[in-house]
Amino acid sequence: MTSTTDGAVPVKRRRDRAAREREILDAAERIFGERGYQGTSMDDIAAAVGVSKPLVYQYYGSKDGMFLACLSRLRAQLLDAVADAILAAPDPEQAMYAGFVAWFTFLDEHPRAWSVLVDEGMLAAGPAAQAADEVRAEFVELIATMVRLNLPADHPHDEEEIQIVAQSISGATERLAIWRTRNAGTPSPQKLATTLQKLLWNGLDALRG
Amino acid sequence: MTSTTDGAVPVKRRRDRAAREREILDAAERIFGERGYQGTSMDDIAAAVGVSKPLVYQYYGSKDGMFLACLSRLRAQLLDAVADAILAAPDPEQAMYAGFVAWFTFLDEHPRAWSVLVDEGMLAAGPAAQAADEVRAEFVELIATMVRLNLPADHPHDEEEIQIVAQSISGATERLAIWRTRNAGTPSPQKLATTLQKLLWNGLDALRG
DNA sequence: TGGCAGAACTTACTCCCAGTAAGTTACTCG
DNA sequence: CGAGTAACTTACTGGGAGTAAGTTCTGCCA
Repeated sequence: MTSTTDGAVPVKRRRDRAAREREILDAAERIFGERGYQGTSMDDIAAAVGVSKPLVYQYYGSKDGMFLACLSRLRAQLLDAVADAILAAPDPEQAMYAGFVAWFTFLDEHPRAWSVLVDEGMLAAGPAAQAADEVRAEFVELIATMVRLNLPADHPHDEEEIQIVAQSISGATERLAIWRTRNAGTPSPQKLATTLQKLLWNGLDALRG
Repeated sequence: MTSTTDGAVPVKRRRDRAAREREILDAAERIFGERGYQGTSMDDIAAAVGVSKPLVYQYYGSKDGMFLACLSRLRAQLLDAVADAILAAPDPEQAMYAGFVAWFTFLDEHPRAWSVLVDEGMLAAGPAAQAADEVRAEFVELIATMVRLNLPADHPHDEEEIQIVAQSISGATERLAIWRTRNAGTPSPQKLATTLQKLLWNGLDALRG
């Protein structure tokens, strides 16, 4: 079927692996975001790209693997947004506030992203659970770093305590993000950030004792 | 095959609805706890009770419904444990500490329960999501009540702020519970409670301003 | 130019599991 | 006893995850 004169292409062409992987990942992110984890089938994703299911399996291994790849990329973007906001702030107190605002704003502006993050709990079981934890761990580490910055340098840190605090803050912000989207008249990112700030700032003081 | 002299019974007998429902619920709770949501099939549950699958569907409607019923009962037990601890405490500060300790201790002592609670995120989609939120809402309300007790009675409460704080605390404790079980050498309930106490107590002060 | 190695891709399945239609058996009350 | 109803079953459908085995394209070297 190699047409001689017809410039009108053989529409579907083979592409190299990296390009296909990206194409599949983009489609998966969109569809997971629209229909959720349960509502999305691997056939849907394959069809959206115009490719067969086994190819998707070849590249991403399993449905969990596919989802995890989306999650991982979205988390990285979210982490960047928050880290940028923190780094741009003039002092730790404002950095904390800016970080919270960036978090909630990002989720506002990327509704598909939150949808995927909300479904993160879907990976509660299996080996994917551990992988999902590792993806989240970067965030917890960022928070832990922020916390350490607020402790006097000479004071011996209680690492365990710092981990507890970081996990708590991470859990609190995730729950707020979910709560927010499930209720109509929810507070603005600024209001949420202000409240968290008030709640936590003094509390962090107490840890220095 | 109705044997004449054999006292060895027709082992399986019909039971009235309430009894069967309880029996099924108990089995479901156990199996969900052992294998997780994904790893459990409705046939497994039916087989464990020695009953056919449609009966389970007749009583609980769907797999989500079945899971939700387990979740709901476990949450109620957890809520009781925490509420009891809070009520037994002599003052708000100790009540808060006692509540945290009770939370983590309960999850320690009921490994099946945590397993189900961890999988709560599984219900991220569908109508079950809202039902799951409602189950959790009782907890958030308990926390909100605790928070209000710490605000001066004459001061006009910012209800929105209270909700934010309550959601945060609920999210933090859930995340800590999950984190705890996924890591070997985790802190004791007392250590966790102490840290949360230090972190939040001063913060709640700040809300009074 | 031919032909070959390997990568990209497909067809055509299997198996498992949620959910259901339609019927059967046991209990209860007149 | 018989009629009505509640408890329960058999036997199925449909859909989606995952796979075995093959087919076609493409770049490369003689």
